[in-house]
Amino acid sequence: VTTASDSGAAPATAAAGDKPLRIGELAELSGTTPRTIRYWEELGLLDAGSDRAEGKHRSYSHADVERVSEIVRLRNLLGLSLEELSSLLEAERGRAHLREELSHTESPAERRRILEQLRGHIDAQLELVRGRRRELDQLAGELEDKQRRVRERLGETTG
Amino acid sequence: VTTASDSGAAPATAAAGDKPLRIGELAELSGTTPRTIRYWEELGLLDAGSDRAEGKHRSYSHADVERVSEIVRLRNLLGLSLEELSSLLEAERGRAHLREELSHTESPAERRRILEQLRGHIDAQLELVRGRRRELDQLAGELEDKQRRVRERLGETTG
DNA sequence: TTGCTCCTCACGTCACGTGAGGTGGC
DNA sequence: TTGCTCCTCACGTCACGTGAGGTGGC
Repeated sequence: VTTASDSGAAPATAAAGDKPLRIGELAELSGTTPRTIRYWEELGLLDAGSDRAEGKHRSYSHADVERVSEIVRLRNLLGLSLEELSSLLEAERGRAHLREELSHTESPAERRRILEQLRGHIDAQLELVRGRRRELDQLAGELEDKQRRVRERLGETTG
Repeated sequence: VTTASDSGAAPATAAAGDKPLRIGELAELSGTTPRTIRYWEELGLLDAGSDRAEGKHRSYSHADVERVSEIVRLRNLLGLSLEELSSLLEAERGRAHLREELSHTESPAERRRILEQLRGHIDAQLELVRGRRRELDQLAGELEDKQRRVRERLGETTG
Protein backbone atom coordinates (compact mmCIF):
# COMPACT_ATOMS: atom_id res chain seq x y z
CA VAL A 1 0.00 0.00 0.00
CA THR A 2 2.79 2.38 0.87
CA THR A 3 5.18 2.65 -1.99
CA ALA A 4 8.21 4.89 -1.49
CA SER A 5 11.39 2.95 -0.79
CA ASP A 6 14.05 4.67 1.22
CA SER A 7 16.98 2.32 0.79
CA GLY A 8 17.20 2.21 -2.99
CA ALA A 9 18.25 -1.45 -2.91
CA ALA A 10 17.16 -3.27 -6.05
CA PRO A 11 14.88 -6.28 -5.45
CA ALA A 12 16.34 -9.71 -6.24
CA THR A 13 14.11 -10.10 -9.28
CA ALA A 14 11.84 -7.48 -10.77
CA ALA A 15 8.87 -9.85 -10.71
CA ALA A 16 9.34 -10.82 -7.06
CA GLY A 17 9.56 -7.19 -6.11
CA ASP A 18 6.07 -6.53 -7.43
CA LYS A 19 4.11 -9.35 -5.86
CA PRO A 20 1.71 -7.96 -3.22
CA LEU A 21 2.10 -9.51 0.22
CA ARG A 22 -0.37 -10.48 2.90
CA ILE A 23 0.14 -9.44 6.49
CA GLY A 24 1.46 -12.86 7.54
CA GLU A 25 4.08 -12.83 4.79
CA LEU A 26 5.15 -9.29 5.66
CA ALA A 27 5.41 -10.27 9.31
CA GLU A 28 7.54 -13.34 8.62
CA LEU A 29 9.81 -11.55 6.16
CA SER A 30 10.44 -8.74 8.61
CA GLY A 31 10.79 -10.81 11.75
CA THR A 32 7.62 -9.96 13.66
CA THR A 33 3.94 -10.94 13.97
CA PRO A 34 0.70 -9.84 12.29
CA ARG A 35 -0.58 -8.53 15.60
CA THR A 36 2.44 -6.26 15.98
CA ILE A 37 1.97 -4.88 12.48
CA ARG A 38 -1.70 -4.12 13.13
CA TYR A 39 -0.74 -2.45 16.41
CA TRP A 40 1.87 -0.29 14.75
CA GLU A 41 -0.61 0.66 12.08
CA GLU A 42 -3.10 1.62 14.81
CA LEU A 43 -0.47 3.87 16.42
CA GLY A 44 0.43 5.47 13.12
CA LEU A 45 3.93 3.99 12.93
CA LEU A 46 2.87 2.29 9.71
CA ASP A 47 0.73 3.67 6.94
CA ALA A 48 -2.88 2.51 7.13
CA GLY A 49 -3.24 2.40 3.35
CA SER A 50 -6.03 4.99 3.17
CA ASP A 51 -8.83 3.02 1.51
CA ARG A 52 -9.43 -0.48 2.79
CA ALA A 53 -13.02 -1.61 3.24
CA GLU A 54 -13.82 -2.82 6.78
CA GLY A 55 -12.98 -6.49 7.12
CA LYS A 56 -10.98 -6.70 3.90
CA HIS A 57 -7.41 -7.99 3.83
CA ARG A 58 -4.41 -5.68 4.12
CA SER A 59 -1.96 -5.72 1.22
CA TYR A 60 1.73 -4.83 1.31
CA SER A 61 4.68 -4.26 -1.02
CA HIS A 62 8.31 -5.29 -0.73
CA ALA A 63 9.11 -1.70 0.19
CA ASP A 64 7.00 -2.31 3.30
CA VAL A 65 9.22 -5.26 4.16
CA GLU A 66 12.20 -2.89 4.17
CA ARG A 67 10.45 -0.41 6.38
CA VAL A 68 9.07 -2.89 8.91
CA SER A 69 12.38 -4.76 9.04
CA GLU A 70 14.16 -1.55 9.87
CA ILE A 71 11.71 -0.69 12.64
CA VAL A 72 12.09 -4.18 14.10
CA ARG A 73 15.84 -3.82 13.97
CA LEU A 74 15.91 -0.41 15.61
CA ARG A 75 13.51 -1.57 18.29
CA ASN A 76 15.59 -4.65 19.07
CA LEU A 77 18.98 -2.95 19.01
CA LEU A 78 18.22 0.40 20.58
CA GLY A 79 15.46 -0.53 22.98
CA LEU A 80 13.44 2.60 22.32
CA SER A 81 9.79 3.09 23.18
CA LEU A 82 7.44 3.20 20.22
CA GLU A 83 7.04 6.91 20.83
CA GLU A 84 10.79 7.45 20.56
CA LEU A 85 10.92 5.17 17.55
CA SER A 86 8.07 7.12 16.04
CA SER A 87 9.93 10.42 16.15
CA LEU A 88 13.06 8.75 14.83
CA LEU A 89 11.05 7.40 11.91
CA GLU A 90 9.46 10.76 11.33
CA ALA A 91 12.95 12.23 11.06
CA GLU A 92 13.66 9.52 8.51
CA ARG A 93 10.62 10.49 6.49
CA GLY A 94 11.91 14.02 6.75
CA ARG A 95 15.17 12.86 5.26
CA ALA A 96 13.39 11.19 2.35
CA HIS A 97 11.64 14.48 1.76
CA LEU A 98 14.93 16.35 1.87
CA ARG A 99 16.40 14.01 -0.73
CA GLU A 100 13.40 14.68 -2.93
CA GLU A 101 13.94 18.40 -2.54
CA LEU A 102 17.62 17.99 -3.28
CA SER A 103 16.96 16.35 -6.62
CA HIS A 104 14.86 19.35 -7.67
CA THR A 105 17.09 22.24 -6.65
CA GLU A 106 19.98 23.65 -8.64
CA SER A 107 21.16 26.48 -6.40
CA PRO A 108 24.44 25.45 -4.73
CA ALA A 109 23.58 27.40 -1.57
CA GLU A 110 20.24 25.64 -1.30
CA ARG A 111 21.82 22.25 -2.01
CA ARG A 112 24.36 22.90 0.68
CA ARG A 113 21.68 23.80 3.21
CA ILE A 114 19.73 20.61 2.48
CA LEU A 115 22.82 18.40 2.62
CA GLU A 116 23.79 19.85 5.96
CA GLN A 117 20.39 19.05 7.39
CA LEU A 118 20.72 15.49 6.12
CA ARG A 119 24.12 15.24 7.76
CA GLY A 120 22.67 16.46 11.04
CA HIS A 121 20.03 13.76 11.09
CA ILE A 122 22.47 11.01 10.25
CA ASP A 123 24.96 12.23 12.83
CA ALA A 124 22.32 12.19 15.54
CA GLN A 125 21.31 8.61 14.76
CA LEU A 126 24.93 7.56 14.57
CA GLU A 127 25.63 9.00 18.00
CA LEU A 128 22.77 6.95 19.44
CA VAL A 129 24.14 3.78 17.90
CA ARG A 130 27.72 4.50 18.90
CA GLY A 131 26.70 5.18 22.50
CA ARG A 132 25.06 1.78 22.71
CA ARG A 133 28.07 0.17 21.08
CA ARG A 134 30.41 1.75 23.60
CA GLU A 135 28.39 0.29 26.47
CA LEU A 136 28.40 -3.13 24.85
CA ASP A 137 32.14 -2.90 24.21
CA GLN A 138 32.64 -2.13 27.88
CA LEU A 139 30.58 -5.15 28.91
CA ALA A 140 32.34 -7.41 26.41
CA GLY A 141 35.70 -6.18 27.68
CA GLU A 142 34.85 -7.08 31.24
CA LEU A 143 33.73 -10.54 30.23
CA GLU A 144 36.90 -11.04 28.21
CA ASP A 145 38.94 -10.15 31.29
CA LYS A 146 37.11 -12.76 33.31
CA GLN A 147 37.60 -15.25 30.52
CA ARG A 148 41.32 -14.54 30.41
CA ARG A 149 41.69 -14.96 34.13
CA VAL A 150 39.96 -18.34 34.03
CA ARG A 151 42.16 -19.41 31.12
CA GLU A 152 45.30 -18.49 33.03
CA ARG A 153 44.20 -20.51 36.00
CA LEU A 154 43.37 -23.41 33.73
CA GLY A 155 46.91 -23.19 32.38
CA GLU A 156 48.24 -23.50 35.92
CA THR A 157 46.47 -26.78 36.60
CA THR A 158 48.14 -29.97 35.49
CA GLY A 159 46.53 -32.10 32.82
CA VAL B 1 20.35 -7.65 53.39
CA THR B 2 22.12 -9.79 50.81
CA THR B 3 25.81 -9.73 51.45
CA ALA B 4 27.96 -11.71 49.04
CA SER B 5 29.67 -9.50 46.48
CA ASP B 6 30.57 -11.05 43.17
CA SER B 7 32.84 -8.43 41.70
CA GLY B 8 35.41 -8.13 44.46
CA ALA B 9 35.84 -4.41 43.81
CA ALA B 10 36.90 -2.56 46.93
CA PRO B 11 34.52 0.22 48.05
CA ALA B 12 35.84 3.79 47.82
CA THR B 13 36.10 4.06 51.57
CA ALA B 14 35.59 1.29 54.10
CA ALA B 15 33.11 3.38 56.09
CA ALA B 16 30.99 4.30 53.07
CA GLY B 17 30.84 0.64 52.09
CA ASP B 18 29.15 -0.27 55.35
CA LYS B 19 26.40 2.32 55.54
CA PRO B 20 23.03 0.61 55.08
CA LEU B 21 20.92 2.05 52.27
CA ARG B 22 17.23 2.69 51.92
CA ILE B 23 15.37 1.58 48.82
CA GLY B 24 15.36 5.05 47.25
CA GLU B 25 19.12 5.37 47.61
CA LEU B 26 19.68 1.90 46.18
CA ALA B 27 17.40 2.76 43.28
CA GLU B 28 19.16 6.02 42.49
CA LEU B 29 22.65 4.55 42.82
CA SER B 30 21.79 1.70 40.47
CA GLY B 31 19.80 3.68 37.91
CA THR B 32 16.26 2.48 38.49
CA THR B 33 13.20 3.11 40.71
CA PRO B 34 11.94 1.79 44.08
CA ARG B 35 8.96 0.24 42.37
CA THR B 36 11.19 -1.75 40.05
CA ILE B 37 13.24 -3.03 42.96
CA ARG B 38 10.12 -4.13 44.83
CA TYR B 39 8.85 -5.83 41.68
CA TRP B 40 12.11 -7.69 41.15
CA GLU B 41 12.06 -8.77 44.77
CA GLU B 42 8.50 -10.04 44.30
CA LEU B 43 9.62 -12.10 41.29
CA GLY B 44 12.61 -13.50 43.14
CA LEU B 45 15.22 -11.71 41.04
CA LEU B 46 16.37 -10.01 44.21
CA ASP B 47 16.69 -11.47 47.67
CA ALA B 48 13.73 -10.63 49.94
CA GLY B 49 15.95 -10.39 53.04
CA SER B 50 14.21 -13.22 54.93
CA ASP B 51 13.00 -11.44 58.06
CA ARG B 52 11.40 -8.07 57.59
CA ALA B 53 8.31 -7.27 59.64
CA GLU B 54 5.28 -6.28 57.52
CA GLY B 55 5.38 -2.56 56.83
CA LYS B 56 8.95 -2.05 57.96
CA HIS B 57 11.55 -0.44 55.73
CA ARG B 58 13.83 -2.48 53.47
CA SER B 59 17.56 -2.13 54.05
CA TYR B 60 20.37 -2.69 51.56
CA SER B 61 24.14 -2.88 51.37
CA HIS B 62 26.58 -1.56 48.80
CA ALA B 63 26.92 -5.10 47.50
CA ASP B 64 23.24 -4.79 46.54
CA VAL B 65 24.08 -1.70 44.51
CA GLU B 66 26.53 -3.79 42.51
CA ARG B 67 23.99 -6.50 41.89
CA VAL B 68 21.08 -4.24 40.95
CA SER B 69 23.31 -2.09 38.75
CA GLU B 70 24.41 -5.16 36.86
CA ILE B 71 20.84 -6.34 36.33
CA VAL B 72 19.85 -2.89 35.09
CA ARG B 73 22.78 -2.89 32.73
CA LEU B 74 22.07 -6.35 31.32
CA ARG B 75 18.41 -5.48 30.90
CA ASN B 76 19.19 -2.27 29.05
CA LEU B 77 21.92 -3.65 26.83
CA LEU B 78 20.64 -7.11 26.02
CA GLY B 79 16.90 -6.52 26.02
CA LEU B 80 16.10 -9.79 27.75
CA SER B 81 12.84 -10.64 29.49
CA LEU B 82 13.02 -10.85 33.27
CA GLU B 83 12.65 -14.61 32.95
CA GLU B 84 15.69 -14.79 30.68
CA LEU B 85 17.56 -12.40 32.94
CA SER B 86 16.58 -14.56 35.88
CA SER B 87 18.22 -17.68 34.48
CA LEU B 88 21.27 -15.68 33.47
CA LEU B 89 21.55 -14.41 37.04
CA GLU B 90 21.03 -17.87 38.41
CA ALA B 91 23.96 -19.01 36.29
CA GLU B 92 25.91 -16.16 37.83
CA ARG B 93 25.07 -17.31 41.34
CA GLY B 94 26.16 -20.74 40.17
CA ARG B 95 29.49 -19.23 39.20
CA ALA B 96 29.89 -17.62 42.61
CA HIS B 97 29.26 -21.04 44.09
CA LEU B 98 31.83 -22.62 41.79
CA ARG B 99 34.42 -20.05 42.87
CA GLU B 100 33.67 -20.92 46.48
CA GLU B 101 34.14 -24.59 45.69
CA LEU B 102 37.37 -23.83 43.86
CA SER B 103 38.91 -22.14 46.88
CA HIS B 104 38.29 -25.27 48.95
CA THR B 105 39.56 -27.97 46.62
CA GLU B 106 43.14 -29.03 46.17
CA SER B 107 42.82 -31.83 43.64
CA PRO B 108 44.08 -30.59 40.24
CA ALA B 109 41.54 -32.73 38.37
CA GLU B 110 38.70 -31.27 40.44
CA ARG B 111 40.04 -27.74 40.03
CA ARG B 112 40.25 -28.26 36.31
CA ARG B 113 36.66 -29.49 36.15
CA ILE B 114 35.41 -26.45 38.05
CA LEU B 115 37.42 -23.98 36.00
CA GLU B 116 36.10 -25.48 32.79
CA GLN B 117 32.54 -25.02 33.98
CA LEU B 118 33.32 -21.40 34.83
CA ARG B 119 34.76 -20.91 31.39
CA GLY B 120 31.64 -22.37 29.81
CA HIS B 121 29.37 -19.91 31.60
CA ILE B 122 31.51 -16.93 30.72
CA ASP B 123 31.81 -18.01 27.09
CA ALA B 124 28.04 -18.29 26.78
CA GLN B 125 27.47 -14.81 28.13
CA LEU B 126 30.23 -13.42 25.96
CA GLU B 127 28.64 -14.92 22.86
CA LEU B 128 25.37 -13.19 23.70
CA VAL B 129 27.12 -9.85 24.08
CA ARG B 130 29.22 -10.30 20.95
CA GLY B 131 26.19 -11.17 18.87
CA ARG B 132 24.50 -7.94 19.91
CA ARG B 133 27.67 -6.02 19.24
CA ARG B 134 27.96 -7.45 15.73
CA GLU B 135 24.44 -6.28 14.94
CA LEU B 136 25.18 -2.81 16.26
CA ASP B 137 28.44 -2.69 14.30
CA GLN B 138 26.50 -3.53 11.17
CA LEU B 139 24.00 -0.75 11.84
CA ALA B 140 26.75 1.75 12.65
CA GLY B 141 28.56 0.79 9.46
CA GLU B 142 25.50 1.47 7.35
CA LEU B 143 25.01 4.86 8.96
CA GLU B 144 28.68 5.71 8.43
CA ASP B 145 28.28 4.90 4.72
CA LYS B 146 25.34 7.27 4.50
CA GLN B 147 27.31 9.89 6.36
CA ARG B 148 30.26 9.53 4.00
CA ARG B 149 28.05 9.86 0.93
CA VAL B 150 26.51 13.05 2.25
CA ARG B 151 29.97 14.42 3.06
CA GLU B 152 31.16 13.72 -0.45
CA ARG B 153 28.21 15.55 -1.91
CA LEU B 154 28.82 18.44 0.44
CA GLY B 155 32.38 18.57 -0.86
CA GLU B 156 31.03 18.89 -4.41
CA THR B 157 28.97 21.96 -3.65
CA THR B 158 30.66 25.32 -3.84
CA GLY B 159 31.08 27.39 -0.73
C1' DT C 1 -15.96 -26.38 -2.13
C1' DT C 2 -12.51 -27.08 1.29
C1' DG C 3 -8.59 -24.84 4.04
C1' DC C 4 -6.01 -21.68 4.97
C1' DT C 5 -5.10 -16.98 6.30
C1' DC C 6 -7.25 -13.05 7.20
C1' DC C 7 -10.67 -9.84 9.82
C1' DT C 8 -12.33 -7.31 14.27
C1' DC C 9 -13.28 -7.18 19.05
C1' DA C 10 -11.73 -7.97 23.55
C1' DC C 11 -9.56 -9.88 27.42
C1' DG C 12 -4.78 -11.44 29.21
C1' DT C 13 0.13 -10.49 30.26
C1' DC C 14 4.63 -8.55 31.29
C1' DA C 15 7.16 -4.90 33.48
C1' DC C 16 6.53 -1.72 35.55
C1' DG C 17 4.14 3.76 36.66
C1' DT C 18 1.18 6.18 39.59
C1' DG C 19 -1.68 7.60 43.02
C1' DA C 20 -4.30 6.52 47.85
C1' DG C 21 -4.07 6.20 52.41
C1' DG C 22 -1.17 5.22 56.13
C1' DT C 23 3.13 4.41 59.07
C1' DG C 24 8.41 4.66 60.14
C1' DG C 25 12.79 6.81 61.27
C1' DC C 26 16.57 10.57 61.29
C1' DT D 1 7.37 17.42 66.32
C1' DT D 2 7.68 18.29 61.48
C1' DG D 3 9.03 16.26 56.76
C1' DC D 4 10.65 13.34 54.32
C1' DT D 5 10.85 8.65 52.56
C1' DC D 6 9.02 4.50 53.18
C1' DC D 7 5.02 0.91 53.36
C1' DT D 8 1.08 -1.93 51.00
C1' DC D 9 -2.72 -2.32 47.99
C1' DA D 10 -4.55 -1.58 43.61
C1' DC D 11 -5.63 0.36 39.33
C1' DG D 12 -3.36 2.28 34.90
C1' DT D 13 -0.28 1.77 30.88
C1' DC D 14 2.61 0.19 27.11
C1' DA D 15 3.40 -3.26 23.68
C1' DC D 16 1.84 -6.59 22.37
C1' DG D 17 -0.18 -12.30 22.93
C1' DT D 18 -4.10 -15.05 22.55
C1' DG D 19 -8.37 -16.81 21.79
C1' DA D 20 -13.59 -16.14 19.87
C1' DG D 21 -16.42 -15.92 16.28
C1' DG D 22 -16.75 -14.77 11.63
C1' DT D 23 -15.53 -13.66 6.60
C1' DG D 24 -12.26 -13.45 2.35
C1' DG D 25 -9.51 -15.18 -1.47
C1' DC D 26 -6.40 -18.58 -4.09
